[in-house]
Amino acid sequence: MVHMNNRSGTETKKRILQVAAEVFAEYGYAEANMRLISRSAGISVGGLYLYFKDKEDLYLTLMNESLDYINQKTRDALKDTHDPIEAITSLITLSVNYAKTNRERILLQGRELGFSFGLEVKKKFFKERRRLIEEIIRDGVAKGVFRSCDPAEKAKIIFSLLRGFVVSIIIDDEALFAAEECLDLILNGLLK
Amino acid sequence: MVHMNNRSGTETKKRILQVAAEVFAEYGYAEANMRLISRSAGISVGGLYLYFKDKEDLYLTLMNESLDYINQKTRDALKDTHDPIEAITSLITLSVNYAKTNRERILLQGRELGFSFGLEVKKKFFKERRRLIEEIIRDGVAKGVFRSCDPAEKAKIIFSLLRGFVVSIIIDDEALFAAEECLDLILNGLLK
DNA sequence: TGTTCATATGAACCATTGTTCACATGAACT
DNA sequence: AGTTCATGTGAACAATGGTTCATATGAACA
Repeated sequence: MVHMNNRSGTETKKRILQVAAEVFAEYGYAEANMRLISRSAGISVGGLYLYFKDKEDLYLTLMNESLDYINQKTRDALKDTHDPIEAITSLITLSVNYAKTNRERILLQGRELGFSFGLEVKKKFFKERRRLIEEIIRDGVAKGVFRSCDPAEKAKIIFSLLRGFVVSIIIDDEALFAAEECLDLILNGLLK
Repeated sequence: MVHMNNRSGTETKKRILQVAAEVFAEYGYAEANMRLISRSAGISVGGLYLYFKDKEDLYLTLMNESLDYINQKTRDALKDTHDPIEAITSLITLSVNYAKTNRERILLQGRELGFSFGLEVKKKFFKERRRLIEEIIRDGVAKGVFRSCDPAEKAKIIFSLLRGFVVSIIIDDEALFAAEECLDLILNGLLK
């Protein structure tokens, strides 16, 4: 069942990416092996290397794809939002919902934490998300909606909260919380 | 048997554990190999297997040791604290400081997230920590210090916050926050 | 029809690694 | 002295896995 033209090539590449995402998500990078990926994609091992330089290349392609996707979604969600409360609500809700409904993508980038390669790309992504939160808080303070505070520091905390949520998706469902409860805590605090 | 080299034996075991903690922390479980551990401990590969059944046994011994240690520290810190604000302050401060000053131990248990073995032990540990936070909040609500809320849900959120902090220790120093700022957010929220 | 080349194959290569085992050592005890 | 046994050695085994390469196929085109 082999077609030998360009069309077939890109189709195959897509199939490989799709299957690889599943395998990496289930086994993690180290445990995933090229034979399994090739078999699942209905291609030979050697065939993989026609489309990707090596295992690392395959993984990084997937990860960049994921990060781009969520960046785009976030931009869309916050596009016309100028109210700080609404903005922070959108961001938290979007993040929580994305993580819940895209477990595979989350596993892909979060399964192994201490990766050497790919870490820089991820870090840049994280930094951008912190900056986004910081802007919202800074705006809220400027508009007199939020208390006066250090936006950068508070942004790190809210970012950590979402980071923790993502980890819970990976290893510990029981610790997952609802977006509304989270917003209530962030906005109002525990005190009476 | 009270035979001679008993002394030497326990010393060696201690040395192996110490070195293994470093190696696992640096390379993660999958990437760490028994030859490196043995070499660093100044013992032969075969020697390792006199003290530990296998690689997994060695790793689990270390992890249990770590979890026991932090459990003990937490109990000590909260022993005579009956004021909810003081309690939550102690817990957050302790968690943040422990993570900062025991990076190696954090790496040990957090480097690879999706482990099959060891996951149950960790989950039990996490559950206990959530329960601890929940109790503090419940107490705070009962005493009229905290607003009326769902303590279990709010506990998950604070737990996630600390979980995120731990991840930042592992991969992303820039996202680390100060305990006081964190407490300020948890207690007072962002709103004016 | 014959040539070309993108696409595809999978056995083989090579390095790595957890684990075992036959064997060594030396202190304690008889 | 000799025996015992905890402690220690490292070559060898077996399994795994990333990568390469000689080889094949067939669609497109001359």
